[in-house]
Amino acid sequence: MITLSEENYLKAILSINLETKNIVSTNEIAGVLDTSPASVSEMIKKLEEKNLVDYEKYKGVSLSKSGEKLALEILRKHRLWETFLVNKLEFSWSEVHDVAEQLEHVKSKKLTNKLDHFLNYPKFDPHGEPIPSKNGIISPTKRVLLSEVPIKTNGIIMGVSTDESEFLDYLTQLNFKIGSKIKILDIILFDKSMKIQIGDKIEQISEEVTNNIHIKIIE
Amino acid sequence: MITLSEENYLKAILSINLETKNIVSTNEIAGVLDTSPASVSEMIKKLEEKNLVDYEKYKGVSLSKSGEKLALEILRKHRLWETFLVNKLEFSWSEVHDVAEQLEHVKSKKLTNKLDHFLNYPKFDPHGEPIPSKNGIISPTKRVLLSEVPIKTNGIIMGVSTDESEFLDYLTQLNFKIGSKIKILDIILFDKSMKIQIGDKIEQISEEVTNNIHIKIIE
DNA sequence: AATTATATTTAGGCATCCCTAAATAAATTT
DNA sequence: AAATTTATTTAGGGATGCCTAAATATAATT
Repeated sequence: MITLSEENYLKAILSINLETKNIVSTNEIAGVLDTSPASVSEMIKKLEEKNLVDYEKYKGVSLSKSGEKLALEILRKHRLWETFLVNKLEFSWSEVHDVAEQLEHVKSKKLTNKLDHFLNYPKFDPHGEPIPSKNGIISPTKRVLLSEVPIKTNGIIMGVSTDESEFLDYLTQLNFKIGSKIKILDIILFDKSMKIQIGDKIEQISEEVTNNIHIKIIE
Repeated sequence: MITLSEENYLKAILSINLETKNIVSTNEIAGVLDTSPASVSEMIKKLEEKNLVDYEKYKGVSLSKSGEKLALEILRKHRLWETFLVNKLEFSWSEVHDVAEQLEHVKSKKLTNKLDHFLNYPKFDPHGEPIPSKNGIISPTKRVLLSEVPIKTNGIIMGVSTDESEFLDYLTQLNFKIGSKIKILDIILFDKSMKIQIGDKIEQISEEVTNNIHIKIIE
């Protein structure tokens, strides 16, 4: 049986993996989990005994096959719960993390898969992060800032980089949602504001806004 | 902060309270939690220090005001989650308990209340047990076995006392659900089988069945 | 009332997961 | 390359929550 603490270590290693490289240092893990490097050393040894990580003293840690599988399951649950909280319970984006952090540790494959079905098999969570599939496949989306793409780009809104409520309210007003398809019709050279097609509407938005919206380029 | 173990102890005491009397013995708690009486003694002392229980050595334990409040919150969460699993995720009655046992420990008042709203403020869980309100009020429903009520009784199906899948399947076939309104039209003296009106239909069911269905008498 | 049986508590130990301080290895400067 | 700084591990200890065995209190029997 895997403990709650062990799950958090695996998750931490995976998240460092996804951000940067494959081999992770004790210090980095301690940083993510807000614990001491000594505690990390200790725990890593336990995880190695359980064959969840590969480890060489003083060299660093990486997830084993089965460790990665477990970590992806936890990440999957986290992101499915976040989606549930936002889409079904009407939580706002900024409120969901702490609750999802608890829900992700509930152990029941059936629950995870039924939740996935109930949510209609979402590919992305409310922050635009990809949700690992049942088989642990995670689509490595290349997200870019809306402000960085050229004219005529087609894209899907994937997330935002601020939780300021004025900003989120403005997006709601514009009907900009995760998954919304948009097209850049024009970019004004003077102030880098953009003319965006969303649904049937055309909106003009400033660089301050485009700077905080992440999109996935399609086609 | 209250730990997971402490929550389970409070819940166990409450559940014994609801079944029987107010003062609970160490042995009973050990029985419910499947742990040793020695461990219970130890834990009770911790709970007393936190003013969650009243306790006199060798005499027994009872919940304090704040202990009862907490226990009711946990019970509320447990039953709301069970309702969610059955009504929204299409779990069957017999599958929900273990999962709800985990979900009940997720700490977020907002989550509990939003879930309550999402489920449309249910009064009873899928087993027909009352769900404590936000303020900790739990309606003490007097449930009786269907087999024990007289002819012409009107009632609402509140739950069952077995999880055998053949039985549950049969109920599904009869369209007997939690909350279904039924009327006892006739009782056959010979074998105590009953003629029951449910919706527009009339069904004949044996004593083996009526013995496992709990109803709330109405009117 | 004295004995026996049962319930409860105390004592001593174990596993988990955290900590700080000290020791050691690796990386960086000089 | 030697010295210094930084990263990592080991050592020793604390809190939680469990255990078994022994001691003690309460309840039941005779």
